Amino acid sequence: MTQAVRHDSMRARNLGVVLGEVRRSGPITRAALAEITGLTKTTVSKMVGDLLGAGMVTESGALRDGERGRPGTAVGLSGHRVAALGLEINVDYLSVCVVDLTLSVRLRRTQAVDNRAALPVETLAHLQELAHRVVDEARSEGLAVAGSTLAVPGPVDDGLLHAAPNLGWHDVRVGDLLDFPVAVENEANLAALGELWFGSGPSDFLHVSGEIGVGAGLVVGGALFRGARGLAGELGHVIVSPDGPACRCGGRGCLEQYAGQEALLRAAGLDGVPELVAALQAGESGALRACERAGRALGVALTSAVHLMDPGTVVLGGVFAPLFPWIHGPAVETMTARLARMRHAVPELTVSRLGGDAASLGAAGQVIHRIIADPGAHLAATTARPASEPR
Amino acid sequence: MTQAVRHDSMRARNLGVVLGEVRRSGPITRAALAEITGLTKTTVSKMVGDLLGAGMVTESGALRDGERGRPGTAVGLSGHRVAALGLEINVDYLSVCVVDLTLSVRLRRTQAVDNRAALPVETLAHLQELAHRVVDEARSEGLAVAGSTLAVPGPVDDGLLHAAPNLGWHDVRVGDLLDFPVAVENEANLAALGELWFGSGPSDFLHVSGEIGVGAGLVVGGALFRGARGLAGELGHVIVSPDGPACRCGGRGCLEQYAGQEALLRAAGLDGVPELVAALQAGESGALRACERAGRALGVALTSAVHLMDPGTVVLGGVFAPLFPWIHGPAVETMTARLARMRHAVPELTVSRLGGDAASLGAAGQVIHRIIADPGAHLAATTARPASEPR
DNA sequence: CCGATTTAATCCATTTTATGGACTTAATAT
DNA sequence: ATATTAAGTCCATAAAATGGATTAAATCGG
Repeated sequence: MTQAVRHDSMRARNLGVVLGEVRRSGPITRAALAEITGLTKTTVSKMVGDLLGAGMVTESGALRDGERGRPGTAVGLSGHRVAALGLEINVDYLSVCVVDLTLSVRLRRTQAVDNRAALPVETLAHLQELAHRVVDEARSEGLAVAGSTLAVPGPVDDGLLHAAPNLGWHDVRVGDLLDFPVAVENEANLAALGELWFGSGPSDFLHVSGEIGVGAGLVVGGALFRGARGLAGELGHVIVSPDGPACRCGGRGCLEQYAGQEALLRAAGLDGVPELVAALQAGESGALRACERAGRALGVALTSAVHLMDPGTVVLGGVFAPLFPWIHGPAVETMTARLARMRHAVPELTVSRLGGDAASLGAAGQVIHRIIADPGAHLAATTARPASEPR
Repeated sequence: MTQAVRHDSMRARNLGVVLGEVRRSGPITRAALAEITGLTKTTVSKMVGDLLGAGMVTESGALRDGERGRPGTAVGLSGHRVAALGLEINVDYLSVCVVDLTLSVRLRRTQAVDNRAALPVETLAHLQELAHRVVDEARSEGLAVAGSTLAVPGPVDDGLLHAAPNLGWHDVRVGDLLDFPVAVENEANLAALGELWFGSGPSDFLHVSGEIGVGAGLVVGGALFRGARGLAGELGHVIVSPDGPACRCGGRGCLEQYAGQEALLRAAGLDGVPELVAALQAGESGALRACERAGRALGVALTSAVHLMDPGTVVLGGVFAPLFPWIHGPAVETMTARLARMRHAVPELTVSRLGGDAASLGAAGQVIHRIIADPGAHLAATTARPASEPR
C-alpha cells in the first residue's frame, strides 16, 4: 500500500527530491533548485544547509555566468565523505569496488579465483577478507562506507540465491555468510544498472550481459524491471528454435545453445574468447561463421524480447562486447527484417563501454542511488552511529 | 522527476491513501483507517467528511461486531454519484459501458458494426452517438460521468493510435475525433487491467487476449507494464520457429501464425469460433489437432515470455477462453518441460472469467482507478464545474 | 565612479496540515 | 446501575512549507 505522507516523511521526501536534482543537474544554485523542484527558496536553503552538514554536498564557489544580478553559489554532490561498497562473485573471479557519492570509482580490486570448485562458505570468506581490506583503505581516505550490494551469477529472490548453475550453488542465503549487512542481487540486473549509471547511454534499454550464461536486465525510465518474483531477464533461455539442441535448462533450442560463450567457442573450435577475437581479426572462416550464427540467433531472441518488452535500445555487454563488430551485422539484419513493419523505430543495437566491471559498479551504484533517493534515512543512520563500519 | 511534496499535495496524497484503503478494505471504520494508514483519527475523520460531502463514500450504518466499546460506523465506497465511461472500438463491434465508483457495471451497450470497411471519422461518429446516449441515461440515474477511456485494437503512444492493422487504420489521433475528453489505450493493455480489477485473480499476471491478433498485457504489482514506448506485450509476434510460415508483420514463424484466430480456423478447416468449439465438443480429430498444435505453439511463446518477464500467472482470455479446455493441456506440458528446472514454480495457466468485455471494462476501470488514487483532483474539478458532462 | 537594476540568499511572520491528548458518545461486561 | 472499552470529535500545539521583506553581490548605464 502507498503509505500516508506525514510531516516527517514530507521532509524526507523533499530532501530526496532536492538531492536528486543536485545529482541530475550538476552543480546548481539554490535558486535554480527552488525553481525546478517547485519548493520555495527558503525551504531549499534549509535543506541544502542540512546536506552540507552531512557532507553530502559542497559549495563549489560562486557561479558567475555573466548575467547581471548577484551570482549564486553552486552546490554539487560531494565525493569526500559518503561511499558505497560493490561486490561481485563470478565463476572465475571476485571483484570489489568502492564508489563515492558522485559515482566516481575510488577503489577497485579483482582477484582471480576459480569458484566452481569452492563451497559458498569458502568463497564468501575470501570475499569478506577482500571487502574488509578495501573498506579499511577507503576509511584511510576519509570515506565512510554507507552500505554494500553483492552481485551473484543467478536469480535472487529476497536475499536468497535460488540457483547459480555455473557455480554449482543452490538456495544459498549469501548475505548470512558475511559479517556485514549486504543486499544481494542478480548479476545481470546489476550490470544493467551499472550501464545506466556509469555508461553514458539512455535511460531505457535492455542490457545483454553474456558471460558463461546469457542474461539481460531491462531498464525502463531509469528503473530496473524485475518481474513478479525478480526472475525476469533470462534472455539465455528464450527459445530460438523449438527443436534445436538440448539445453541444461531442460528445454531445447534456447539462445544459450547458439550464442552462449561455450556454444560459440565450440562452434569456432577454439577455447577462449581472446583466441576467438584473434581468429576473427585474422579472418578465419570457421570463427566468422560461428559469430554469424550466434548473431542471427541473438537477433531472433531479441526480436521476441522487443515485441514483449519494448526496450528503447539494446546494449550488448559481457563477452558480446569484444565480439560486437562480428555479431552486430547479422543480429541487426535479423531484427530489422522481423520488426521494421511493426514499429516506427527498430531499437538500436549498441555496445557497452563498460568492461566486466559493470555488475560490481552497478552494485555500488545501487547503494549510492538509494542514499540519494532518501538522504534523510542515511542522515539519521549516521548521526545515530557516527562511525562508518559495515562490519 | 519525482515532484516535491507541498502542503496541498500532502493533503491530496493522503486523501488518496485513505480512499484507496476504503476501496481495498471494504466498509471500514474511521478508527481502523487511522490504524492502517498511520494517520491520526482526527485527520482521517476530516478526510472522510470531505469524501462524504463529495459523494464518494457513504456511511453504511453502525458496525456492531459483538466486541465491547462503542461500535464504529463503517464507511464504504459509494456507487451513487461518481461514474466512468469505458469505450471500445474493435474489428466487428463498438462497445460502451458505465461503471460506478464501486466498479459495478451500471450500463452496457454493444453494437455490431463492421469497422473494417469504415473510415476513422465514421466509426468515431458512431461511437460518439452511442456514448452520448449512454451518458444521458447514466445521468438520469443520478450518475455523474467523470471521465472516459477508449480501447483500440493497436499500439498507442501518447494518444496516437500508431497502427490498427485489422481496421486498416494508421496514425490516427482518435481522441481528436470525439467531442469529449478521452484517454486512448491499447485494447490488450486495458483487457489486462480489466482482468485485474473485475476478475478476481491475483495482481501479478500476464493476460493473453487472443482476438484476431494475439496480444498480451503484463500486470506486475497491480500496475501495467508498458515498456519504453508503450508497445510492450506483442505476444503474437514472439517467434515460435524462426523458419515457420511468413507473417503479415514481415517475420516468419510468429505465434500468430500458429495460434491466431485465423490460423487456428484454417488449420481446423472451419470458419468461426463457435463452430470450432462445437467440433471440439464432438471430438472431431481435425479440430483437436489444430488446438493441440496451437497450444504447443502458445507454450513455446509463453516459455520465452516467462523467461523474459517473469509473470506470476498467465491468464488466457479472448478467443482462448472458450478453447481453454483443449489448449490448456499441450500449453502447460510444453511450458513445464522447458521451465521446471529453472524455476521453483512454473506460472499457473488459468482462464479469464471475463468475456469480450474485458477491454471496455478495463477502460472504465482506469478512470475510476485514477479518481480513487487522487480524489482531490476530482473534487476540485467537480466543484469548479458542478455538472457532469463529458461533452 | 555612483546609483539603478537584477538576481541570490536569508529572515520572519503566516498558513497549512497533521498531531496528540482530552472529551463525548455508545456499546458490552459485571 | 456502574465500570470498561472503543469510536469519533474537539482543540491547542507542532512541524513544515509559504510568501513577502530584507540583505547581499553582481552588472548596466550614465
